[in-house]
Amino acid sequence: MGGTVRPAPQRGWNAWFFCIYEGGNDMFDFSSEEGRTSYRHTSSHILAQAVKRLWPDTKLAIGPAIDDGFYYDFDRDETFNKEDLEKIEDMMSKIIRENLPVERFVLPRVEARKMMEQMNEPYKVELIDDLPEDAEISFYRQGEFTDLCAGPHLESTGEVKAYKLTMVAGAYWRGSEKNKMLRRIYGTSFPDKGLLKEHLNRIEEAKKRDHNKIGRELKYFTTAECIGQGLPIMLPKGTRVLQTLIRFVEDEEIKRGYQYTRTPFLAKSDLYKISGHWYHYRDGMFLMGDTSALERGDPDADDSEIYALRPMTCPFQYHAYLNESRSYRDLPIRYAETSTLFRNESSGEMHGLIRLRQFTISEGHLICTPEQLEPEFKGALDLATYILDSVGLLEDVTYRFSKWDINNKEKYVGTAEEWEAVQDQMRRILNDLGLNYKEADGEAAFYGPKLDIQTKNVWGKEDTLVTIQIDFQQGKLFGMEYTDSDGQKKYPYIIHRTSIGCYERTLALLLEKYAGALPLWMAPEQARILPISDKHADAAKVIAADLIGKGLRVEVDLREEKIGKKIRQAQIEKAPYMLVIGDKEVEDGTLSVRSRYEGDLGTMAIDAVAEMLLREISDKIIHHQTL
RNA sequence: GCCGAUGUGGCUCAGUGGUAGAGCAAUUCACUCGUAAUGAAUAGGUCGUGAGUUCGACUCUCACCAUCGGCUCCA
Repeated sequence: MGGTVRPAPQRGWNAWFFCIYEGGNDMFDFSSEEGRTSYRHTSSHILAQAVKRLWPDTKLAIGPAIDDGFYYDFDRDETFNKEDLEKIEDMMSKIIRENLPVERFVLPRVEARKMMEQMNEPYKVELIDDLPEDAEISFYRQGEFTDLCAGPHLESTGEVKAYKLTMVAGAYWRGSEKNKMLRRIYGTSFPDKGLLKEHLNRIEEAKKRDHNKIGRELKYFTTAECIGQGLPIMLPKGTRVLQTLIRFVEDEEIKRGYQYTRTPFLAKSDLYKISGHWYHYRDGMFLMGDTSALERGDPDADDSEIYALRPMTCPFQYHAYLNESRSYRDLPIRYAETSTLFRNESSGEMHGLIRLRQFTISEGHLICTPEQLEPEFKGALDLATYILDSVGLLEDVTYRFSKWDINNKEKYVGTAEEWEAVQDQMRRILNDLGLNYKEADGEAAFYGPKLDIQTKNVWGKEDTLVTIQIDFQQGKLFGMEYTDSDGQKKYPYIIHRTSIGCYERTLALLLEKYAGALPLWMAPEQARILPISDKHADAAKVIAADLIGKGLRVEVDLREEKIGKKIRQAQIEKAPYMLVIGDKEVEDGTLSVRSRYEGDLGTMAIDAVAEMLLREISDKIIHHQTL
């Protein structure tokens, strides 16, 4: 650290520390990516050191820094329970108090391997064996603990000021379910206790917005054990929102030149054999009929009478195209469908309304010539952007360019040349759009690369909201020719796309974003009329009928309760507007208006109330709502 | 599917090897009420399901189902 002057210590995000990495030391603060990574990386080494001190037989796997903290994977027969975590935390505190200096050193491959063998760390040996020829093999040592690690790290264990182990989970070695399941301990760390506490509080607050909790409490949906996992019952409130969203999306798509289809929910295996689903996606499908031969793996079995519920709409809509001979003059054809899909997800994967076995997607396929590919792709993205902006989710999304995995060719249809060519083409389009995206290998669909619009739920877990995919395979597989201007038969490109994604998932994310208080235009109940006493019930019913006639979603609270109680309940149930009616209002033909955001707005004429609400709805005004 | 946690009336939660309570909600009665909870009474649970251990299980064991978190997978 030759001659670097150490500034005065700072606290919080500006806390600085030196980090040791390849090539020397440098100073970073916690607000920098490098600073945070070093901080959490050293935290994970302290965790591993503590575990090794407590249970020396435990084998080490990997322990990186992640977005909000760090984890370390261990191979150990017993699970880590609550008491174990407490013991580990105590030992970590001790290691921090020991203020052990961290030291980096490099070994030639043979010696590195020998050292890890001597330390009886088979996972580390495997990691070394898989490092590229020319890689520098570095280790970090703190006290008696040495770990194979690329770094960077803090200068000393004493730099870690505040940390917390948050949970234990199973995780496959190297992320493959074919490998042994290891035991992963997650934690997080910060330069002071205040920041840690703030972070933990933020997580607690976020969980209060969990759609799975709020959506059930507010009666959007429910589930029943005897129906099954991933099969929610949408209650009237949830259904009203879905209906609102579906109408909005369908109307917008029709404006943009889409034609709607209604295709079957199931088909014979023959169809899926052509599309490739039978070979690339069968595990994800619900099959019907005699599947016993299939299960035995009998290659000569007759599976022509096996039906399957559709996991995707594509091959069905292709048959709409195939209904007549097509010319280049017909293209582009834009098919859309509000499509129910069925996927046999593994039992551990279902989550609220976010991962389901039956769901509804704003499906669509754009069938076009090579020249039309770019404008159609851009049009699809523009539509999705418009829709997501309208519901308020656009500000939360990131873009992912999902490519195939060249090392896993058997998962995909088509040749390497075709994949590389179409991916290059897609990259050009994305760059041309100036989209800020990150590339992801191995995330493509089996038939082509995708642009995924990603968002995060309250647990911080990323999910795909919308996807736009280029397919250069299925046109050919299905014989979807068109006659070009030169009289030649050609195969079209197909863009698979959604505009709002899966309606149930979008609803889930909306509930979380707005903590259950949806913007007026989407709210299942837009106003609740609250009579002061039952003397005003009849007038309330007449007004409700009037407002409902004007297109508003209105309910009346006719219970014999005090107005304070009715208001409290309407607030809790997230009614956007409360319309109080008593003697005064009946006499004047007015309503006393209360907004759940702004409180009492005073008395207004009934028509003025309707007009105000209708304007807020047509403008799709979004209130940013806290809990 | 794998690892771990959880499962008590509609909801939130107490509880103990000797066949269960509270608050909210519901129902009834009284009050006819002016911007976040009126009072009283009543009713409601084979303690997720099924086996097993036990004289006896909601409580112990096992299996299954569902919910939650993570892994894998994915819209």
